[in-house]
Amino acid sequence: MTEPSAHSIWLRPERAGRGPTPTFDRDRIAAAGIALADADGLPAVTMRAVAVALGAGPASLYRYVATRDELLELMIDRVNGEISYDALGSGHWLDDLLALARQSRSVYLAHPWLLDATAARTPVGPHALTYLEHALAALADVDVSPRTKLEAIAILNAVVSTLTRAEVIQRLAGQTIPQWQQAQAEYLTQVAMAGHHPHLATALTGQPPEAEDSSEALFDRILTRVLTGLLQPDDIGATSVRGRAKVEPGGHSREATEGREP
Amino acid sequence: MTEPSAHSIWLRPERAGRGPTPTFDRDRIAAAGIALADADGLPAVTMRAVAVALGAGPASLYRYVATRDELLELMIDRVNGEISYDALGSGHWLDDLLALARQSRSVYLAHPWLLDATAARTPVGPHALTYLEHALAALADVDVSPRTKLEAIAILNAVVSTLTRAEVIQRLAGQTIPQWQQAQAEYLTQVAMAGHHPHLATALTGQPPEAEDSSEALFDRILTRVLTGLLQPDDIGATSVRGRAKVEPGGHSREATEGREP
DNA sequence: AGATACTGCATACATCGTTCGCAGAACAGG
DNA sequence: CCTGTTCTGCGAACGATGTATGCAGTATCT
Repeated sequence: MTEPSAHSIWLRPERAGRGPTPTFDRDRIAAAGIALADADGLPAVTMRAVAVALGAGPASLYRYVATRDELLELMIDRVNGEISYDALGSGHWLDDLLALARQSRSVYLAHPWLLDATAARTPVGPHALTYLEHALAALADVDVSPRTKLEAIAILNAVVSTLTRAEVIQRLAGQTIPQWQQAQAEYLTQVAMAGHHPHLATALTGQPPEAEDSSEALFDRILTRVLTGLLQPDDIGATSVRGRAKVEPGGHSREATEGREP
Repeated sequence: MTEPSAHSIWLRPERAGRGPTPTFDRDRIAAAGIALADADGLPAVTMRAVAVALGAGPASLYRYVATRDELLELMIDRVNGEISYDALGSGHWLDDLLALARQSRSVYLAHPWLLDATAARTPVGPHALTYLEHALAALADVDVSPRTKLEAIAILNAVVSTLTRAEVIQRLAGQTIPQWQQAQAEYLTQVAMAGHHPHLATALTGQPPEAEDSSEALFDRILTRVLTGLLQPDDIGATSVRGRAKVEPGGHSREATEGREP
């Protein structure tokens, strides 16, 4: 039999104490990759670059990591370790989840490449599981199925990354002037003004730099709405479309025709 | 002056009718790429592979596309063209947005690589703008700021892709047995049972294959909750979070957990 | 007709992830 | 202490990929 699923790096012991003492360890390698990514983005994290950053030969990393993807997983999990759980335990699940989300946002802002790294994969490293554990703990007293809780957390993470991505892009637009974005703006207005997209046009010609809330306030407001909408008791929501509409007991029709004037 | 932002393929005319008649066009190239991606996933879409699929030389594609990323944009926009807007115009914004979301889900399910392709980038092709236009049209009568509408649509898309990704993964788990997933499951239970993650353990040992709703019902239910939560009038939800920088355990139950009845 | 500006394409290059094989270091057992 | 085993670092190389370049030919414009 082969080793039971060495397909995940988290199941493989970091050291099998037989041979010579390794020069590095997973954490140092992850740190080196993170430094490169912080400085020059994800594409700068190549096997050779990380190797020379560590003062090692180009192929030495493969003693610690089976593939580049595993290196990225190491990096992801290490920055997930920057999350603090001190502000939790308020007794209010929403406050706790918001605190978690803010921590997550902080990590994204500190390491923007994390947005791209986690876009395709779902992190499952130890720190990610710790995060998940705390999120579930926050929801311990909420009366929905575990399944619903996991869904809510997954969606929460998706919304956090979406909001933070928008924030990062907007921040980039502030200092540097990426030409592709200039092009996109030009193209967008051009299409919108062509006449076939009236709603888009009005949406874009709205008040752009108006007195907006701070990013944090916006972040909290949206997440609050999403979470309160998501985590209603399990039997609500399937029958009532309008969140604040009174739920008629016995009304099992899924018609979304409530609260509308004929 | 250089050409005004030829950085986006959508700003560049497909043909500048000067030279010989091109053998292909963007749509055929996109179709070839889509066929490859449908069959063998995104990594199978290499410049050479698409070229030989078209019966062309390895470097010929660069007459139509400046980079591989642009080829992906072409593919993304072409599958976005599969969206139908027939079921819209119900007069109920929620129904219309749900119809849009279901269409989006269908496209994701038909072309799972789209999940990876759109994970990092935000599609801005013509069909994506048409989609956005219809989404904004559905929200025309909702009394929130344009900004809020755009946010809601962005989050809607993020949630749709998150849910659909889960669906695709679950579908793959059904037929084939990807070993990395076997490994993940093993690892997850192993960590959960180690004792340090009690909530995770209970969440995982829940009733997995219980009588669940159909995927479509689940999809609709979650999206309904998210959307109704998001698109409350703009003055609600902004004040609820800000009021208390200080969290006290055992304090007032939040208005989110209780119903909205006066 | 000539100039122009495009087309297809073969070739080439740089870079990347990854594999292979070997010399040497640490540990286990006697 | 010695010997075998098992690991380590790593130089070198392989295959694949995205992309640039130059050339021969063709369609359009003046």
